[in-house]
Amino acid sequence: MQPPYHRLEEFVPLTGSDEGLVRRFAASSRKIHRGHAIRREGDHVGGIFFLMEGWVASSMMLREGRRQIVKVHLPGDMLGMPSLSLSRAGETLEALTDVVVSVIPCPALGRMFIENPRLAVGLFLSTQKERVALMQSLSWIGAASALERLAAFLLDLHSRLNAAGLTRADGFDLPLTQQHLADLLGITPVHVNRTLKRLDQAGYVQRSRGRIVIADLAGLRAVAANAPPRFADHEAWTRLGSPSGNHIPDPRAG
Amino acid sequence: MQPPYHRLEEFVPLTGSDEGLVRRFAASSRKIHRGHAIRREGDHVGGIFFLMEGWVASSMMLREGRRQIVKVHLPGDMLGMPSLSLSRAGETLEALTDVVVSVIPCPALGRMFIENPRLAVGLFLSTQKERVALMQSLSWIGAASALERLAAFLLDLHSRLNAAGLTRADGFDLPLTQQHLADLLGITPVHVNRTLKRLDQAGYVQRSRGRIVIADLAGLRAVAANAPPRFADHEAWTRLGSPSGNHIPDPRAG
DNA sequence: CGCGTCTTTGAGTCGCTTCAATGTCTGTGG
DNA sequence: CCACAGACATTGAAGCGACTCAAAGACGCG
Repeated sequence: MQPPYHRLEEFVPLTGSDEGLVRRFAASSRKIHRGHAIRREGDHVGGIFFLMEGWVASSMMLREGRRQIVKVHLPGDMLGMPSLSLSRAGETLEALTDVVVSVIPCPALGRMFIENPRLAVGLFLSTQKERVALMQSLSWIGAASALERLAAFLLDLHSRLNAAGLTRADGFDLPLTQQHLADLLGITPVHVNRTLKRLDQAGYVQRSRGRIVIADLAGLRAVAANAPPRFADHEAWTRLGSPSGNHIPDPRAG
Repeated sequence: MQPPYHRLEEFVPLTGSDEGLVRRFAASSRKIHRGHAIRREGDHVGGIFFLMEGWVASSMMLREGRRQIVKVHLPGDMLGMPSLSLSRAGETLEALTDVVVSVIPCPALGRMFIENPRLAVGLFLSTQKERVALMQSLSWIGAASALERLAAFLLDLHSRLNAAGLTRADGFDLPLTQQHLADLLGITPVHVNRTLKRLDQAGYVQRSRGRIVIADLAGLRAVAANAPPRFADHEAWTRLGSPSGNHIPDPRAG
């Protein structure tokens, strides 16, 4: 199966040699079973992870029991990057399904900044996009009701799954328990259940054993009532002066 | 006055020529008066800003009226970076006091990735640190009470002001209205007031016309009950293989 | 079939919101 | 020097959304 590179080239065009570089990391891939941790808060930071298959939740613990899921990662995402700025990992990466990740060690990252500025810029912009996503989450959780948050999450998930080519018939399998959703949305599991029920009974979604079907996309958007940000794609890269990197010509120029 | 470079060299040692580069941007500085916007949601993204003096709030609008303040910036911070990944600015940058910012245009950023990988790595790690801060905020707002959030914010502010050398006698001027605090913490202005009153009457802080004094640091920490993350400083840089950039020797090696 | 995990539902409570009014400060002009 | 306006802070009372506690139902797995 073709590894999910759509996130890598969303801001920067990939050359053949770029792909070769990335493919080398894919060789060092690790499998982790559902429910297990890829890395825990406080663990040593040896690198970052590229998610090849499966879903991952990255979360932070608060006092006793309370935890906040910060992001649900899909195939193609880079995991554990924020912890690069910490002396010990600040987030727990939990496999929500069986997953395959490839490891990118720290020194390889450092080398990339010198040898391949193009990819470095891509990674940099990708991180900024993640920051925007975090700011969005913060806004929802800070200023929206439980119904709005849940609707917004389902919509976000749906669009990201589409981008990765992982939806079938406007529906998708949701491998999160209601406890997970609660930790993600900042509400209790009980209230997740009631809120899901409301969305279901109002005809916006249909649920059947872990599978979600968006029955009324426009209606759901009206509930969430937030315009998703428009990303810049390669436009951002050209805005930065298209730093081509190690003298490889821009493949888009020809 | 010495420009606040402490955030620039927190992860990467600055060489003399680095400082020269940065100082050139300082020349193109702009003054903005309190209450005015540096950049609005939807504006053209021409670059990023380096905050020389004053406080800035970056916020996102939700539906009519509701807004979420995502971060309060202090001197030394870089502003508006997330919007690099968007075709139009996704955040509003509002001056909370009279401020001075210098502009770093997009092409200059792109050039830096080629000509000065060292600074690029520093900026990259700095962005990861901001991401961790965002994840922290998300956790507080999602899983903590109003009292805990407020305590955590005041503590965070206090420690960042200390790092910038901007506190006097364990106190600081807080140029935020209670409306600002409300938009930041995700509660109503009315409840901000009641919560501040509780912190005051319990002896944790003292308030007097916009000035905050931390009266009981340990007590306030116990209320917030969150361990701040330990950042990696130059450790992260060495972990990445210390990419020195354009053949300038590592000043820390000698 | 039986066990554990997850989901669903009900009833009572609490934190925060909403609405509304009063109090306080600051700057401005007469 | 005082009167006034506007913005901000403070306080009260009532209501609602989400929480807590608790129990029963459904599913998946050995």
